[in-house]
Amino acid sequence: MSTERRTKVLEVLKTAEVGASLLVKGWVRTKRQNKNVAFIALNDGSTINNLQLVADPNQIAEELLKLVTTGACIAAKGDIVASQGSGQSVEMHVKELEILGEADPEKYPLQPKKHSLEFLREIAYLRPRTNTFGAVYRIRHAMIFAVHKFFNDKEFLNIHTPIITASDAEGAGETFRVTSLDMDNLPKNEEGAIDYKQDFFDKETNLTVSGQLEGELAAMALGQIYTFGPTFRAENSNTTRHLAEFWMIEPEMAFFDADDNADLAEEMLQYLVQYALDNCQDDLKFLHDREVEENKNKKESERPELYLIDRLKFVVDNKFERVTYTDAIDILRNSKPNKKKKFKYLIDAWGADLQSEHERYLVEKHFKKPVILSDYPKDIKAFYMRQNDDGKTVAAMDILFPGIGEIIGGSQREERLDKLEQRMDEMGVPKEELWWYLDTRKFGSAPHSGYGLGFERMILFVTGMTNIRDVIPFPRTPGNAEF
RNA sequence: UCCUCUUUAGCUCAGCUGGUUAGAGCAUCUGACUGUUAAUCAGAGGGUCGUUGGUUCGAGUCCAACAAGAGGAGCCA
Repeated sequence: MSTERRTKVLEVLKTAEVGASLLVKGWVRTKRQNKNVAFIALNDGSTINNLQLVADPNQIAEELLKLVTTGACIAAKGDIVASQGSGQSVEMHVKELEILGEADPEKYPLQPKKHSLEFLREIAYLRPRTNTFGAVYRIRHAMIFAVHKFFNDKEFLNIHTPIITASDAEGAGETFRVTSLDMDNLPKNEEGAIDYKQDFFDKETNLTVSGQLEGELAAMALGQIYTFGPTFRAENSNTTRHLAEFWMIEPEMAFFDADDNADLAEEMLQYLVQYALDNCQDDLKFLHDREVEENKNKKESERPELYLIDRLKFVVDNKFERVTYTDAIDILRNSKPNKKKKFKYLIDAWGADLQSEHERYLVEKHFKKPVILSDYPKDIKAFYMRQNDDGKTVAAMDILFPGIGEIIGGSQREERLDKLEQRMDEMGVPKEELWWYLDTRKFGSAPHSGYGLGFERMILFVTGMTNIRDVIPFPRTPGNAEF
């Protein structure tokens, strides 16, 4: 039986005709049994919905049914019939049953009951078998696909930028070292320092913290490109929105100015959310209902104003608020929490970096919608951002989402060689190491822009999950690289 | 890295000001039940109270260190 063609549960529930004889395979969620009938809820990951198998204990051997326990993998052959029960429209009357993999109910960690997300994190190798994580991973896949579709439809080229890089000058945080040297017996040079000339690449290398600089090179030839790859930051960050290994989408467009850049970013975010609404209805409904349930016992003031699906609809239906850093400072300075000294960091002067409490105020209290903040002071932003004519600000852009904070960071890039070199000197960025980057400003330089979208932060928003470790299958955080 | 909180059964938790046999719900197992929906009902098993050290006649309970986890901050996507 196990070699015959199986029908996926999704297909059975969507299209199977009553009367069809089919083979299904999957994992047992629950079994309810009495003398006359056994009900098995079967899930195979193709959908969040289970197929109900109905087995007659007089027809199926008792020792077989005994092994049908939560977590076991089984194959079942039978007829599709209209269900007598009310929880489902069709079910399968089992004629043949095969146990593919047993699961000792005394030891199997996943029980047919609610588990905390913290506990499931400890058994991340089994959590895809839960409704919540199944839904999250199916949505995650849909978003990966939608990212490629969005850019492909716009004739962007996907570029694979290197994962191992030699430049440490991107200024995007601490890096993980890549080496093939024997760590217990490091070669030394005449000065007594480690001799990287003997390392695999003849120099110090590390895992990429961003594909942007290489992406710019590609955009300076191909026009419109995007990267979608893993990114590594060795920061000791312990928060609900940081990972040491995460995925980032970085489009880079020749001839785009800062406004074009913001337009594209907004269009992309709305496209992705709309794609989820159109294609992940069952999973979103489950996560939506889960959120409603979770908030049932909370005080009204602590409940979200909108639940998941309504939040998603709100984002596609409303233009993002666009505001400059300078205007944002004015809003914050005159805000209630600032006047009443409720902010931990009070806003008094132009030039201060915005803390997350300020970003949250702007997004969640003042505008109550996604906000595109632009034109930050040059001193708090990266060297490659284009200097504005005022001499104080750069054409930077951050997109802030409710509940998440910064989801996108981007800018128009400095395409003028003299201005770029001047900023590198001022900020202590080694020009020698980035000679190739500077060369693009010598040979056919062009105005261009780009941004980076933190993929997992996007998934946080689309799924309504609140901890970034729950939207990537195997999270990498300080002190944690299990599985 | 800093601040706060948490750690008691497989899971989620209760255990008041230290006092002798450590509790509940769910899960598991056994039994009952002619179609269930995280089924229901009855019963049973299950714990060196995170680790180490200290205070005390006596520590799950108080103190210290360490560890793990969570939330917030910083760094950012």
